[in-house]
Amino acid sequence: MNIPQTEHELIERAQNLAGLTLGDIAQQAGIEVPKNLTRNKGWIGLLLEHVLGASAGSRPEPDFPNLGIELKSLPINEQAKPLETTFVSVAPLTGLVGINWHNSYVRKKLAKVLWVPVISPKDQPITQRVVGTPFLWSPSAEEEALLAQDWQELTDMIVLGNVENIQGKHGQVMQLRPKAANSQAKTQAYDRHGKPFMTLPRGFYLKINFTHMLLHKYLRIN
DNA sequence: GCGTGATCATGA
DNA sequence: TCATGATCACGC
Repeated sequence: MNIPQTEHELIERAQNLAGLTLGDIAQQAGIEVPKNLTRNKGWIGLLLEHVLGASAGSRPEPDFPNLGIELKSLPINEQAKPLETTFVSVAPLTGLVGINWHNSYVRKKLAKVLWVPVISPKDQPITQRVVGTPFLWSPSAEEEALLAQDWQELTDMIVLGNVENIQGKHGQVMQLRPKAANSQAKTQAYDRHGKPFMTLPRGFYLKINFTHMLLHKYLRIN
């Protein structure tokens, strides 16, 4: 699919997916649907990227660079509750001098997001899952304050050399969790004495309560 | 290993 | 039951 030239074109394209099953969409795109996502965890996101015309690749930039828009698929149940946390970005564990919320990568990444809910009951075949109503979101002042607060708490811990003490329970709406091939993966960080050491790579994730709140706000449901 | 796309699966 | 910690695939 070609790249959408305007925000309107992208939204329109996304809205045209609403109500379609992933089977329909994949068939139109000539893409084979996996039986399950165990070995294809990012498949739905990649399918949506493809049909919406996101520029492919794993470069650290928005999915639609010309529009400054990030695409996120969001698995939900029939009551429109998110079923999973939402990965935002890898967390820098070094080079944090001079970084604050305002110039942070998380803020940039979440500045403008096209959310595409996918009704994804675990017991339902991938082909029969249905795309919900997509919506374009930018953080409100209140939402940004929540994100900023969590980002600051987590980043403070990293800077102070406490990254290994961070657990998923930290943060009200955003958390820091492993983001790696497996638990043996290593990346550099600093300990409490400022000495480098190797630790598990982490990523920022939006908690379910946050994305649930966004769904309520934009879809006026429940 | 890093960054993209995430969901799996088990312990509490 | 469900959130946390673990894991899967791919390009480079």
